[in-house]
Formats: sequence, C-alpha cells, structure tokens
Amino acid sequence: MKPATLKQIAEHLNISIPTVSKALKDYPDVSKKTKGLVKELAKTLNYKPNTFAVNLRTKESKTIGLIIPVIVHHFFSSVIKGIVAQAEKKGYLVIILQSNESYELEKKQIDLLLSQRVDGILISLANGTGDYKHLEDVISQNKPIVMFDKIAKIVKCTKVIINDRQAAYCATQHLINTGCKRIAHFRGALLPQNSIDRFLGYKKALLDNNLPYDPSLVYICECGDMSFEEGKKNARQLLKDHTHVDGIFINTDLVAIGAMTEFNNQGVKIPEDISIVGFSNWFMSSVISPTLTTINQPGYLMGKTAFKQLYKEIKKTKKKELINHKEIILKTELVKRESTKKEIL
Amino acid sequence: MKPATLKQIAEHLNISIPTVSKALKDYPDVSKKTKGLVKELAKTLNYKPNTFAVNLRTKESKTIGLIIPVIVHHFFSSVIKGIVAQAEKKGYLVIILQSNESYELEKKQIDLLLSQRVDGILISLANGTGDYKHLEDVISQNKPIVMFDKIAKIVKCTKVIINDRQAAYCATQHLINTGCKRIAHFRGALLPQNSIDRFLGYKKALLDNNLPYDPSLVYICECGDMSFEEGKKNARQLLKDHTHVDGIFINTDLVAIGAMTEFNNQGVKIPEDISIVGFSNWFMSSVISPTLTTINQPGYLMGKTAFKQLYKEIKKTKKKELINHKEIILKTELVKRESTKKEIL
DNA sequence: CTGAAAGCGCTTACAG
DNA sequence: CTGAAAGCGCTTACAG
Repeated sequence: MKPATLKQIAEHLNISIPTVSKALKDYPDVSKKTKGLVKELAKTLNYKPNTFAVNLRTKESKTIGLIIPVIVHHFFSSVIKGIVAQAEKKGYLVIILQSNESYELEKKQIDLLLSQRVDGILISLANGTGDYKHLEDVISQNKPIVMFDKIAKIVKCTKVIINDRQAAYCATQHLINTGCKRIAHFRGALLPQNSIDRFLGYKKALLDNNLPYDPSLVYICECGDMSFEEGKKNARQLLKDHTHVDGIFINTDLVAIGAMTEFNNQGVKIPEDISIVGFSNWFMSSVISPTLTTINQPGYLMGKTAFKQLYKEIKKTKKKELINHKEIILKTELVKRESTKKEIL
Repeated sequence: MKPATLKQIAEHLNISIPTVSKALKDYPDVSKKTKGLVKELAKTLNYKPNTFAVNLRTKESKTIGLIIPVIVHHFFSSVIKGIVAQAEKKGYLVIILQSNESYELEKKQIDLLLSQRVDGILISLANGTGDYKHLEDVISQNKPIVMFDKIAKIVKCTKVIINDRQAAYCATQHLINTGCKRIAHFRGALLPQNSIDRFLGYKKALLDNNLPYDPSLVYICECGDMSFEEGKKNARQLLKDHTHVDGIFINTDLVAIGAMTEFNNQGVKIPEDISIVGFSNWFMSSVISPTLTTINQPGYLMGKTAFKQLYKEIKKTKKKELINHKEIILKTELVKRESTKKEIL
C-alpha cells in the first residue's frame, strides 16, 4: 500500500486539491466539516505528504549534513548522538559523512551536501584541511554552517569549542603540582587548531612555572585510526631518547592508553616513574589500569549545542535576517585519577 | 552565489530547457556543439541539479535510513562506519536515527523515514521491540529493509547476522576447556534474538559437557547505556548469591568490563578465581587489565554487507524484480586473552 | 468557505 | 538534432 496523494483524497471526496491541502494543515478558512472528512480519509488512506514535492515548493529539506573525521571514536560518537537527538526534537534529519581526516574527501562531501540541498552543515575539520575554500563556498551560498571541535579560526561562521589552551594548561599544571619536573608532550597533527592550542597551553604552563621548554620532548601523532599504536610507538621512542622524563601530557586519551600499555610492558611504573594526563575522558580511561587522569570534554553537549546554533541560523536565514556568528566555549574539567600522583604544591 | 537552474542556462544560450537537460546528461541525440556550450556554462554558473525536483520526478532519493539502538557503542559505531562508507561509494546518503532501545521511538522513526521517502531502511532492533507491525508496514509498501545484528526471525526480509548460538557455545566451551566447572551467564535483555541465542548456546555447551544447567546462575542485563554499571551490579550480586562459581560467559564486553572492575575491587582474582569471556571484542577489551577473552564480531563488515544487500534490493525493486530474502551469517572467532586460563582439555 | 491558476525545477515521450 | 507538452505532488496568492 503506497502512501496516497492529495489528488486521490480530492477525487474521493469530490473537492479540489488545494482544499485538501489546506484542510490537512488546519487553515482557518476551511470548514470544520471538510476538515473532518479530509483528515479521516487521509488517515485511512495512509496519506503522507510527498517530501520531494514539499521540499521543491518550500525550498527546504529539514535535513542537515554532518561531516566528521572519525565515527568509531568515543568523543565523536558522543557528539553525533547529541546532534542526532537534538535534531530529531526539532524535526530535522541528519545525514552523516565521515571525512576520514582527508581534506579531499571533506571537499567532496561538502559538495555532495550542497547538491543535496541540506538546510545547513555541521562540521569538524579533517586533520588534512589547511585550505578553506570549500567552506567559504558554503557561506557564500548563504547556507548556515557551524564548526565544532576542530575548527578554522579564519572561517567566518559560528564555532562550538572548548578552551583547548586553557585545558592543556590545566593538565600540565596538574603534572607540575604533583612534582613533575621534566614533562613531555605527545601532540596531535600539525594543522588542527585544537592540537596547536593544546601544545601552546602545555608550553605556557611550563614557562609560567619556570620550567624549560624542550622541543625534543614534543612528539607528534596524527590521532587518527592508529592512535593507540602511535601512543605505543611514541612511548617507545621517548624511552630511547630521554631519561628523567617524569610526566607526559598527551593530546588524546587513546594515544595515552597506547603509551600506558607500552610503559606497562616495559616495566615503567605509572605514576611512580612517569605520570600521565590524557585528554577527552574517553569511557575506557576510567576502567583501564591505572585509571587515566584526563580532561573531560563534553561531547554530547557539544553536539547538542552545535545543532541548536545551526537551527537558529537556519531559521534566521529563512527570514532573511542577519546572522551574527558566535564562538561558544564549553567548559572542561580535570578528572584526577591514578595515572598522576597527589598534588604537593 | 546560488546554484543555477536549467532555465537560466537555457535562456543564456537561447535554447530550450529539455535540450539543456539532455546535453548535461550526455544524451546521444544532442549535438556535440550544444553539449560543449551547455557544459561550459553549467560549470561557470555552478549548476547543480535540484535534488528536490529530481527526486520528485524519478521517485527516488538516493538516501537510505538507518535506525540503530545506540550510537556511542564500539560495535554499533563500527557498523555505522561500514554502512556510511559503502553507501558513499554507491552515491547513497545515510540518515541516522538512534532508537535508544525504545520500541516507541523506533516506530516513530520508521514512520519518519517512510514519510521522508528514503529508498531503503537498515535497522538493528531495539531491546523493547516485540511487535513488528511497523516493519511489516515498510515491507508492504514495497520498500526494501535489511535487518542486522538484532533481528526478528519472523519478519520476512534480508538479515545480516552472526551465529550467536554457535559463538556463545564456543565461548562457553572455552571456559569448560580451561577447567571451569560452574559457569554463570550474564545474559542480555529478554526479547532480542541475539541475547536469546547466546543464552541457548551457553546452555547447550553446558549440557553437551554433562555440566548441570542452573537457572540461578543466569543474570539479566539490558545492555543499554548502563551496561558497565549493570556488569558491576551483577558481579556483586553473584558474589553474594553463590560460591564456587569459577567462570562467567557475559553477553557483551562492556558488561564484562564492569564485572571485572567489581571483581578487581573485591579482590577476586581473574582468571585464577573466576574466568571471564565477553562478547563483541570492543577495542578496550584488549587494553584493560587483565585483557578480556572475547568473541570477535565484525562490525564494519556487518555494516558494509548490510548496505550491499540493501543496495541490491533497491535496484531490484526499481526494476520490479522479485526479491528473495537472504540470511547472511558472518564469521566470528574466539579471541583468547588473559581473563581465561590455558585450555587443559 | 472553495477552487482555478501558477509554479517549484526537473525528466521523458513524442512530434517535427 | 531541437523543442513543445505533460506531469511528478505539492503550496500559495488570488478570485469568487
């Protein structure tokens, strides 16, 4: 049984299509009686408005696009959940695309969403993205776009982020407060703003505490699919390169967990020999051994907030109102666990 | 700069709309010269076919719907990744909805996808789903639907699953082979076919090995958002209720990890005092301590396969061909780790 | 209160 | 090789 059309209802009832349309939408200028008849028949015929036709007329699809670097990822999947839940509340559907940290793919996907004519786009940038023309294109088409987590400062749109620099500062300060003197950093890839900011926060905390900043103590990882392995590899390298390192601030929990695994294997004691602070508060950080001290990053809330912002901008755009872009900064906090010692300062 | 329309191109070039349409689609009955002119102008005007209009005409949206119980979930997010990746290859977009293990929500979402007129639906059932009318509705509308992981046997459609009974049997047999004599089971919710099958596999393994089946050793958990907590709670209860239990087969890794955490806290040694086998092979199972013996369940492959099946059925439906439903069973394997002892049998 | 008219942007069968 | 015509299913401004 295929869903019926307005025409079918109109013919059954011997009235016109516009009247059926208006009756179903409770226009005030249709008689109660007609409305009753129409609605009843619509129900028994299983009438559902043809979205294709509705979209064509109204020029909106009640659908948004989401481009995310990785799906199998505790933080990002929390964001997805927040977005999808909030969107559903407002009657919006979400099309999800994974950029796989690739700029090329991301570009194609933006194009795809644009030709799909979604009402708006939510995006967290790929590590590989250093050029923003594809995002400017979206903006120049007057299509709302909101960036979250991995953003580009230079692009003029609303952003939902955390204060990465401050959070990293706080993580590093904690290591210092527990007595660490020689602190390494496993940073993220070179381009993303958040890995830059976390690095800067780390560096500033060192300098503010009169600890020397030593570039050779900074290791890079891409934080993609190989995060865990990268953590292991970096930890192995660190043990080869340096002695006396007594603390590490690591860009992402999964990398931190890789590093911890390597240290465990090599008999390096955490936190006695090396203290570790991660970032993001992945669920597994609370169940590994030792449990991982980390920065809690509110993924679900970030998704929810990003959608809410986008929703507002979609409404405004529809009314031809001007949009003033916001930068919304969500709170983070340090979660102290077993991978760091008690603070003594 | 909004995307142009066929009409605009036609006016610029002083030709008719159908000719522009055909030129862009490389119809053989349009002159090379016209094609060249049209394509060039289309590019400079940033022409993109209006999907709303195309969908209305062709009656397909190149979009599918996906309903999944939980998003923040290692197994399910792997499935999502597989679906999205495969869909993109075939030029399909995926709308994702989370049922939150609720039958009511699932029903609404099916309805939503149907009125959205997606070309097909992919679904893993909510724990609460015991009635299948909403799924029958999809089938009666001649809209392809493929179920995966959490399926209903009775619904006539293609299914992509694993052999849960066999896998559970294998997990339990492993416990027996390592010398366990009194094996408990933390099962999933009552309705889902896979938790029933895993329970049956557990039971059969006991009986085949002449071990008594004791219903009081079977604990239930919903395996939803509270999985970890449920694992802890069940473990606590088990220690109160029974002594001499030396092995547990647990329905899901996350529950198993909760149980292990409780045992660790209470000084119960794994695997010396109690051996544990989980299910699904979540990433974290390989990094916790002790590492968890479990059944590997191929999430990414399951997503990929489910989409491929759906795609075939969409094509067939379009050609009005008959669909013969398949049941595709993916391979699983036991991953032996530290939470169980060496096999002695 | 009801309906005729126009149109959203496209595709396709058909005529010339 | 090109274009006039019809139509997908809806909405909205307007006339009566």
